[in-house]
Parts: sequence; structure tokens; C-alpha cells
Amino acid sequence: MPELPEVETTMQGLAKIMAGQKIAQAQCRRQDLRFPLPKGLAERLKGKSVVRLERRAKYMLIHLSDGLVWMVHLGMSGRFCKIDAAQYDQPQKHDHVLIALGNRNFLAFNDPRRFGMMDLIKEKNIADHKLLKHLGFEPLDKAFTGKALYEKLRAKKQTAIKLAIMDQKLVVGVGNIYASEALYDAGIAPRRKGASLSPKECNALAQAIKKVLHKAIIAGGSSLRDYVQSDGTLGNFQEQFSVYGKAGIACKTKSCGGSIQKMVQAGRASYYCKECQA
DNA sequence: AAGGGCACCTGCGAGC
DNA sequence: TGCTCGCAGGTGCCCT
Repeated sequence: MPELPEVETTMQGLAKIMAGQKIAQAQCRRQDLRFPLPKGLAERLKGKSVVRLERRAKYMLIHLSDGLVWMVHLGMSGRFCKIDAAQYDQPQKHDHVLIALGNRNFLAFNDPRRFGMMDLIKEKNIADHKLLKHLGFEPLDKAFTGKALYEKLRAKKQTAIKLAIMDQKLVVGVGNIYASEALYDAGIAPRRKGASLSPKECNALAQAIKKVLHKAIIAGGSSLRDYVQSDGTLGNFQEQFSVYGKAGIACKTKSCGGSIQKMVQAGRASYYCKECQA
């Protein structure tokens, strides 16, 4: 479910509730998420204060007062819900980890498919973490430019461009939805080989990635306010999709006369307009 | 060595 | 109405 915008808005929502607060209590109800939860997670969270939160790729890094970092990935179906004391005592079906904060706020990590993961690591080891050290550019960083993308794609001779931009080693945070959206915006066909893109096309694509992610963050942020929503819909952003999930619908570039096509790449749905994307 | 495919799970909607 | 099937927004790892 969550791509970078959802993780970013979830983290912003969490920050409003958690930052500066003490974790008064925690409970883990299932250990078996994507990976087993770190040993003694609940006990190790208890009594710590939340110093600050940051995002790296689709990982949320929650810095605690003892120099540990609580690392959370939402997987496909994970979300944080603000709950009340009653639900803390009687959690819902997929509430796997629960937190009671010093300010009498309660949070549940709910994840039906259990593709989410958590870890607890030392702050100084973040950069070396197995799941973090291979990550590529942050798409919203200044360093992620068309030139940088072009150079990375030199090494991606045979890979279709859609798969290349979803490769977290190249650029992080672009999932299946925003890959289709960004390629449409840049006018590039999803099946093109990565290495076939010109510098100009790489520039258009890098800008398109930034644009679609930024727009989604704004949409999610505006609907988030002071509670943690993250049900994946990001407010009304789905209504703003140009191609994702719109097979058979007329392309919004009316003059092209095309309609949105659906195909499967590496087992995942891709949406595009064959008139507008070459 | 890079790239494709699979596996990990549950829920939901479409179709019969 | 109730079942089965296919599909879902992530990603590490195995196999070729």
C-alpha cells in the first residue's frame, strides 16, 4: 500500500503525536511480521522518549532517548492508527504492536498482510543496516537529477525503465503506482530499456518523479492533520491519478485520442497511454 | 552478474 | 447468497 508519500505523511502524523513523548507502555501481540520482531521490543521501548522521526526510503526511523532507533516499514498493508485506551486493552484483529504514550495518546500498528517489518538498532549503525545500506537516491533530494538518473541507467542496459525506477538501489520510494504516473507525466513508455533514454528524457523523468511524489505528499498531508490516517488512499489523491487503475478510460490528453492501456511487467500492472508515451 | 520469478500473508471484489 | 479465483500499492532471495 504505502509508497513514499504515504510513508512521509504517516511519519508527519506520527511526529505530531509522538515527538517529545515518553513511551509509557508497549505491547507486541504478534512476533511474526515479515521478519520476527526484535527480541523484547515492547520492554525495550517502554520508558524511552521519542526524540525525533525521520524517513529514509520507505522506512520510518524513530529516534529514541537511549540512542536506539526504532525502524518501521509499513510493507503493503501496514498503518498506524490513533486509538483510545479501550482499544489498547482490547486491540483489533491486526493490531500487532501497541503503544501508550505519556500524553495519554495510544497508537496501534495494524498490518493485515504482515509484510511490514520492525527493527531496533543503534543510531550509529543506521548507515550500515542491511536493509538501508544499498538504497539509492532520495527522489526529492537535490542530488537526484536527470543527469544522475542518466548515469545510473548506463548500468541498466536491459531493464525496462519502469522496473529500473522501482529499483530501490537506484532511486527509493517509487512504487508501482507512482512509477506509472511518473512515466506518463514524462511521456516515456514503461517498456523502454533504461539505457535507451536520452539525457533529455532522463531529465523529464526525474522531474516527473519529483512532481508526482510531491503532489501526493501535499494531498496526503492536507487530509492528515493531527491524526494518523494512512489508510492508503491519501485523501483524494487517487482521484488525481492520470493512468493508474484507469484501463479503458480516455487519456486525459484529449487531443491524443488514446485510451489508457494495462499490461503486466514483472508480474505487476503497468498503465500507460500508447499515444502519449514513446 | 543481472534480471525474472517467487514467496511471504490476508482481504476484497468480480464472476459464476 | 455463497463460493472460488485473481488481484492488491513491497521487497528479499533463489534461480537461471
